[in-house]
Amino acid sequence: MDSINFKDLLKERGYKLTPQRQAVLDIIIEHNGEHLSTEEIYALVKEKYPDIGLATVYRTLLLLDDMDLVYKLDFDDGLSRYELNNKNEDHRHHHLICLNCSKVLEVQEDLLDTLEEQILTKNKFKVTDHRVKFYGYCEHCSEKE
Amino acid sequence: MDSINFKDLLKERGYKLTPQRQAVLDIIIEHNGEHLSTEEIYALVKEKYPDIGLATVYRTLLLLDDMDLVYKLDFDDGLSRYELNNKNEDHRHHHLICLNCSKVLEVQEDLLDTLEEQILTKNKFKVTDHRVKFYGYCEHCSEKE
DNA sequence: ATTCATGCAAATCGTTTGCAACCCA
DNA sequence: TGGGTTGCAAACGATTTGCATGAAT
Repeated sequence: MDSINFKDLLKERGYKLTPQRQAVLDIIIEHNGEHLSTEEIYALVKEKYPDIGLATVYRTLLLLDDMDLVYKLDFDDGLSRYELNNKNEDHRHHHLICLNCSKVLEVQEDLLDTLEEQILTKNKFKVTDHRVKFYGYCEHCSEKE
Repeated sequence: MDSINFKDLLKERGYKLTPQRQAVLDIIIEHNGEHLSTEEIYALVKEKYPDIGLATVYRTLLLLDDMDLVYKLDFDDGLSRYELNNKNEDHRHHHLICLNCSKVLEVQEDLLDTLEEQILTKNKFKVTDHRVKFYGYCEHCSEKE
C-alpha cells in the first residue's frame, strides 16, 4: 500500500490525506504480521508523531477498517486488535489461540470453502466472509502437560 | 440441567446455590435457542425476581460461563450474549450473521474436524474448541438484491 | 457461626463525541 | 476559502469492584 494509492482511496470517498492518517497506516504496514492493539498502535505512532491524539487513532482505524485496508481482530482479551488486510493472500488465515499462554499462531489452510457451499445449498445463506478462531494448546504448552 | 445437579456443581467449587443464581439459569434454560444479551437476561429475571441487581446477573453469567453451563457469544453489536451450552449436541453449531438485516441463523454442520486434524499435524497445535462466524446474506436479503 | 453472595453505587476501561482551532485540497 | 480533520476533554456504555448487609450451609 503506497501513499499515492492511499491518497486516491481517500479522495474517492471525499476524505483527505493527513500526516496522522499516513502515520497510522505506516505503523500497521511496518508491523505486518503482528496483531497490534489500538493502544499499541497509538504508542508506536506517538514515537514518530508525538502530538497525535488517541481519538485520531481510533477514528483512523475505523476509517481503515471501513476501507478494508485493515482487519479488526478479537482475541477475547478486551482489546481491539488490527492487522494489515493482505489482499494478495489467497485465503484469509485463521488464528490458533493457546488457552494456556495466550500465544496466537496462524493457519493458512482453508477448508471452509466446501462448508460455505453446503451452507448456501442447505441454508440458502450466501456466505461472503467468515471468522474462525481455534482454541487449544500450542506445542510448548502441550508438552508441559 | 435440573436444580439438584446445579447445586452439586456449585458445591464442587465451593459456591452456594442462591435463588438469584437459579433464576438466571432458569431464564437461560427457558430461552434455549435464543441469544440473549446480559441486559435482556437481567430484564427477564427481574420479572420473577424484581430485587435482583445487575451486578449479580453479571457475576452469575461469569460463573455459568466458567462452569461451561452457558456459552458466551459475540455478534459484534457491542453486547455480550449467551446461549445454553447444550452438551448432548453432537457438535457445536455455528452462526450465520446477515450483513444486511443482522439476523443470526445457525448451522449444525461441522466439517471442521478434518481441519483440526490438519492443524494438529502441521502446526502441532492441539485444538480443543473453535468459534466460527459466517457473514453473508440470508435468503430474504439475498433476494432483495 | 462462618463463609460466601447480594445490592448498591462508585470506579474502571475502551471507545465515541462535541467543539473550537486547524489544515489539506 | 471551505469543508474535512485534529486534539482535547467530556460523555458514554458495558462491565467490574468495594463494601456493608444479608443469606446459605
